[in-house]
Amino acid sequence: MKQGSNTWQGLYAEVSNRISQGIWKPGELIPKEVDLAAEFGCARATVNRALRQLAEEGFLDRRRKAGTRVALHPVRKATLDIPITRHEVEQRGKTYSHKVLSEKQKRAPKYVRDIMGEAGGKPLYLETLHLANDKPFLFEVRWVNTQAVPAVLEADFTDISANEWLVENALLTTGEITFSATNATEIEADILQVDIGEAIFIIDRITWNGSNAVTVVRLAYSPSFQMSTRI
Amino acid sequence: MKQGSNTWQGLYAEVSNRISQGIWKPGELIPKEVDLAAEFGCARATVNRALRQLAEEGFLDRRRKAGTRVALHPVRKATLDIPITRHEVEQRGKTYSHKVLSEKQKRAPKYVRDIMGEAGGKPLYLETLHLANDKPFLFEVRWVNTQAVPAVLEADFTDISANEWLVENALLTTGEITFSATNATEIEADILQVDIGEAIFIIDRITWNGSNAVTVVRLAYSPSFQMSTRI
DNA sequence: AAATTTATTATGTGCATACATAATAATTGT
DNA sequence: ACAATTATTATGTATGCACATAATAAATTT
Repeated sequence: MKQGSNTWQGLYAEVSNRISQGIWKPGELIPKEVDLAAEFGCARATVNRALRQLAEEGFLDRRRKAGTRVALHPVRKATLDIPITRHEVEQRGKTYSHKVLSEKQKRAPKYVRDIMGEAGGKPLYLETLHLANDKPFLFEVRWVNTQAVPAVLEADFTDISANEWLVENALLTTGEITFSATNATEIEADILQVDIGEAIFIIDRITWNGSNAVTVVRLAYSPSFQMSTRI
Repeated sequence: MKQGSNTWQGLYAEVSNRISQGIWKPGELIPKEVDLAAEFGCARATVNRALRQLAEEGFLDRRRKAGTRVALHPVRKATLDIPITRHEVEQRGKTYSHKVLSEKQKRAPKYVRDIMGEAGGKPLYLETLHLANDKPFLFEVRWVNTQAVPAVLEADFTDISANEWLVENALLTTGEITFSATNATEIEADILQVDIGEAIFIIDRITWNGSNAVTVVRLAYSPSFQMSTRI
């Protein structure tokens, strides 16, 4: 990759520098694509590629006719990878295992019905404990829409966790993730083997396939868990 | 946007559908760009644009010569917006204000020196309480490298918080963010007006400009805080 | 058989050109 | 003056072509 010359990466780097060195200041209008193309001796398409990338990452604001300017309030975008739990554990160099604590088809509580709709019928309720080196790592409480994924009723989650099974079989598309902190309830404390009241990192997740809510899940991480990313 | 026909968005949608409907299954090789271009009656560049986007979002795995296949373990990528705190509060429809609780230049503790290096000299230490509708929202503890950002010593943070000032004046570039949960210490409980031990959502953030650590900050959110995103 | 070299191939990128689109500026009509 | 219409303009996207690059497969040598 010869990013020194007139590649889009080269231009990307150059523009980044001009921003980070304050040559182009927040809010300032930068030259238009045609001019930059002339300055760098490349095609406008190449300039476009570089500037589009920077805009996507929140460093530039671009608007037709109005031109391109350095973002005034660069909304930092943190991209978090949400891997399947087994990978998450293995990536930390630990041995993964899991135990199904509960698995039954039953009527969902209201907050789940509100999401899945009554049509969801009797969803599958699953409690899974994920372990890292045989120590509790994550307690997962999950509801699966049996209407949307009938095959889930035949599945066996002793070898492959529901988490992993769904990723591979349910053709997930969109979703909503919420991060929060909560104090461990008595049940959670018991399962995760921590004291009642300890601060627990929570991820709530709803996954949709088209307009069907496929699964609603709540992940309670063992204390000391942290989620990291570079921006 | 006529995405019905041969635009890259149209192709993007079509490929998305084929994946989400299971026509193309996880791990499966999809037709090569030239063939898709022929099928959809568009240029290869257009196909490339669509597939690149899908790959960026984790739905496809692409490798030269090997071709393009549906991601086996679609690493879901959640993109979190990290706005400045004032916007975060205002977006929730509340009135923002802040109070500087402490501001002095002093020797940093080891964990901060390890990040900034001894060269950082005496950094500026700042404690700020951010309020939403006059109620504690976020307690911010910040170290600013005065070597990297000398102007910070002249700044007045009564009107504009350090958070906001730095975004606009320090030309931030890269950073590292860590999310975790912790029990409120006595000090935090006192400042956030919550009970000791309540679960608190924590964001630790280190920001670099080139190879200089500009600022190290710890954000302790008021309980009930949650961070949400769509994927 | 194993290791090295060479061909092949699908994606990655660049270029010149053309037209589309959205936002602004200028013009016109009332 | 004000509203509605009509240019103008910078970015957005599509096309056809060419060549670069990385990964694989095939051929060759040791």
